[in-house]
Parts: sequence; C-alpha cells; structure tokens
Amino acid sequence: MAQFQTLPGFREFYPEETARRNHLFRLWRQAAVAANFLEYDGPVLEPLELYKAKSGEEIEQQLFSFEDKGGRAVSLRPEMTPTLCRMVGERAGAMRRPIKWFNIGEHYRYERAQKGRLRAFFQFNADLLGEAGPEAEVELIALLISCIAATGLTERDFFIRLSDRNLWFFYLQAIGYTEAQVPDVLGTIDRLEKQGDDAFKFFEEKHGPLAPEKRAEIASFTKINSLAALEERLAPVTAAGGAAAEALAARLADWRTLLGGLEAMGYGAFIQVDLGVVRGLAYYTGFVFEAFDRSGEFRAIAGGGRYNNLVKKLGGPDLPAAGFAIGDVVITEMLKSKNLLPEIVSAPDIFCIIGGPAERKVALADIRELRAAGYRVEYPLKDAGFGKQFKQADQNRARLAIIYGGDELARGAVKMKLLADATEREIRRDHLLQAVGELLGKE
RNA sequence: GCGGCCAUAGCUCAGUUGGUUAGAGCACAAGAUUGUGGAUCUUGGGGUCGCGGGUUCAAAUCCCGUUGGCCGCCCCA
Repeated sequence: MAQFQTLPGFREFYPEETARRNHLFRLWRQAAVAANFLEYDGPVLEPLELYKAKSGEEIEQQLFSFEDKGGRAVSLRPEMTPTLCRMVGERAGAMRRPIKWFNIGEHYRYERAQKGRLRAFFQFNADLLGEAGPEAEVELIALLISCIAATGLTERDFFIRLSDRNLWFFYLQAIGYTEAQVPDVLGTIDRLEKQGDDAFKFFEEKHGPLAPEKRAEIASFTKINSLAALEERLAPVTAAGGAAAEALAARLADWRTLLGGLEAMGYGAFIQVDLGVVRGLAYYTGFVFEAFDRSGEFRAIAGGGRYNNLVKKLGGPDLPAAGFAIGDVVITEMLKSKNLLPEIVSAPDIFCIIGGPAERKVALADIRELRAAGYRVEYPLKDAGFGKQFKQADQNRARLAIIYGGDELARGAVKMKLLADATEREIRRDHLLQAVGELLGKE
C-alpha cells in the first residue's frame, strides 16, 4: 500500500475534497466574472527561459524544470504572470483597454513543503493591463477582497496590507539616496520585520555604514500606517520643491485616489496602510499589497502589485500592468480553522427501488429518460430486498425514491416517495417526468 | 539546502520491562429483514506495524539507514 507514495508537496483530492475545491473555485470565478474579468488559460509547461527572463538564473533551483525528449529546456509553470504577459503582449495592439483577465490553475514550485506551502498548488490570478493609474489597483484590490470575503471571511478575519515601492523610491531620493542605493534600502526594509536592526547590514555591506539617525529615519517610515500620517510625514519634503518632491506630491494624489476608491466601494475596513511591505523579488514597480489573516497565524493569503516593466521585458510592448494571486492552500487552512469549510452534499435527486429482474428492465428505461431530463439518478446495481434498497436511498441522501414494484407496474404505474417526510403516492408511468418535476421542483 | 519531532487497518488511536496468531472505536460489507428508511444486534473483509538493514532464541517495541509527514530556518515570484 505504501509502496507508491505521493511525491512530496503533492496532494490527492478525494471526491469530498474535490467538491470543496471546486466550490472555492466557483466563488472566485463568480467574483471575477461579476467584476467583468475574462477567464483565460495557458500551458502548464513552458520554456525554462521564460521564467529565467523574468526572475533571473537563480530561479531555476526553485522550478520543476527538466529537458524534454526534444532537448528543450522546459519547466512546469511556477506562476501565471509570465504566460499572461506573453499572451497579452502578442495581441496587445488589438485589445480594448483595460484588459481584465483571470485564471485558476495549478502551479508547481520545487521548494521544501511546509505549512501553507506545497509543491503543487492552485492559484487564482487576476491582472489588469493597459491602465497606469491607481484606478487599476482599486479594481484589483476590490476583486481580491471580494474573492476572500466570498468564502465567509470578514474584515475581522483578514486585511490587506498596502504599500508602495514608488513612494519609497521618490521618498528615498528626496532625502538623498542615489538610484543605485534605493533597491538595497528596499531589500533592507523587506528584512526589517524579521531581522530587526540586523537588516541594515544588507545595505551597509554594499554602501557603507548608516548613521543611527539615518537608520531611524527609514525604520520610522516603515511604521507609517495611515494616509494622514503619510501626508504629515511628507509635508516638509514636498514643500522643499525639486523633481523628487513633485513626484512625491503626485504620488500622494494617487494614494488618495486608491484609498478613496476602496472606501467608496465599502472596503475601507479591510485596508491597512503599511509601508513596511515592499515584497520580495524586485519587479514590482508601484503599489504592492498582501492579504493576511488578522491573527498572524498563517502565511500570506494573497499577494500582488504593479509590474509596469514586465510585459516589455518579456518581449511585448510597453504596457502598464498590475495583478495579484490567491493560493488555495493558506485560505483552505484558514477556513478549516474557522470552521468555514462548507459541508458539500453530493446526493442524487432520485433513487430507484427495483423489485426484481423484470421490473429492472422498466426501471432502466425510465432512468435513461430521467437522466436525459437532467435529474441525478441512482439505483442498486444488484437485486436486493426493499428494506435494503430504502436504506441505500437514505445513505445516498436522495430526495425522492421511485419504486418499481410488480403490482404497480401491472397497473402501468410506479410509486413515488419523498424520503424527507415519507409521503408516498402512485403515479402513472406516462406522467413520470411531469410528476417528478412537480415533486422536486423544476430544474 | 539546514535543524527538531513523528510514522500501527480507509480514519482516530491503544499495544505493558522485547515474548504465541497485532487490537478498539468509527467507516465499509453481509445477515437478522423475500414490498418500505440514517437505529439496534450478530457476523465478516481489511495490516509487509512506512521501507531496508542490524542486534536478539524472539522486534510494532532496541540500533542504523532511508522515504514520507508535521514544525522551524533559508527562500517565498
């Protein structure tokens, strides 16, 4: 039995789990369609180069990559974004803006499996391309929140941490950091939460020591947690004038648009300004956001941001873009811990109870009709006593039993019994579909 | 890639200082019940004790290795 185990980090989905997964996907799909995002799909296997081009050579050790029989270097997809960028890039010239697309698919990463992180997982991806303004982020973050809220989680359970790599960029330049230093300051900030003061070594190893007041200046900026605090902090900087100050002032206007839009949609309670978030790999170019549970018990539920350079980098036109992904693993763990996993009943509408071999022939003919009419119909494959068959009908949680007994059939009739209240009536077989429709309600 | 804990039936778990043929509950199946129900009772199927090696007269139990799981570090697109 244990001779063949599943590969590490891969899951099997038994029917109950598959039903739950499909339910989650259905909620996500409904939310995306309601926001008029279009569903697309792409290959599971891609040229290895596609991912190296996006993320660099080092990414290969985290990929399910191999050489195919034609000698091509290939990889299972670790994410959807490069495929999306290629697809949109190919036809961007012919596409109406904004481009709003989503996908639900399985992704593969060769990493050590842990709580909330597996080697094969499903992701909901949504992206909005062709709009550079913060109105795009309003759409995306609104969709993100509605996708998570559709599962039953509320603003008491999760929130969105919102930050902005552009703001950091303009701010750091305004207070004197060079363009070359900025990425390493951002790298430091990303480490600050976990490593504390040690995080500054990341910057200092390349650019020399930072005075304590410089450290404090950065650290305190990561603590900004509201638009008001941000405006207050930046007031003296923007007042000083210059290119960086002007860029900062324009960026503050974007912030007002974004937060105002989300507020107007009623999502204000979900948003937490948190400039300590800059997100790992550095292709994000503007707003970045992550969804977390409020208890802090789980990994990030979802993450995303703006990536204006990526479509061009992957060979397409210069197209502004932003997007996010929600994984299935963390949110499922969270729903489980909060008892929000739905009990999905998978039951037939009708269970046929069959008297014997002669009655079976009649029943089989009707079963075909009922199934063709869209009913979900089950029956015992082997002859058995009536008591046993009713038991099976119960265990199947069927709503209606149709009884094929010799006496009734001799009269050209069958009996129907609603299992819930045990009411029984005899129906002429030539009125079968009509009677079933009345008893079960029209499909 | 590194470290800690764990692995007995489909599931949850017992299994004494190493000692005959490894158990329970749930689940599954058959019967009680040959035309009427999720109950009850009886019975049954199901195990390479993760896998491989070692110690021993004797290993689920002790030792080594290995695979897998969980947890943490690195990473997290």
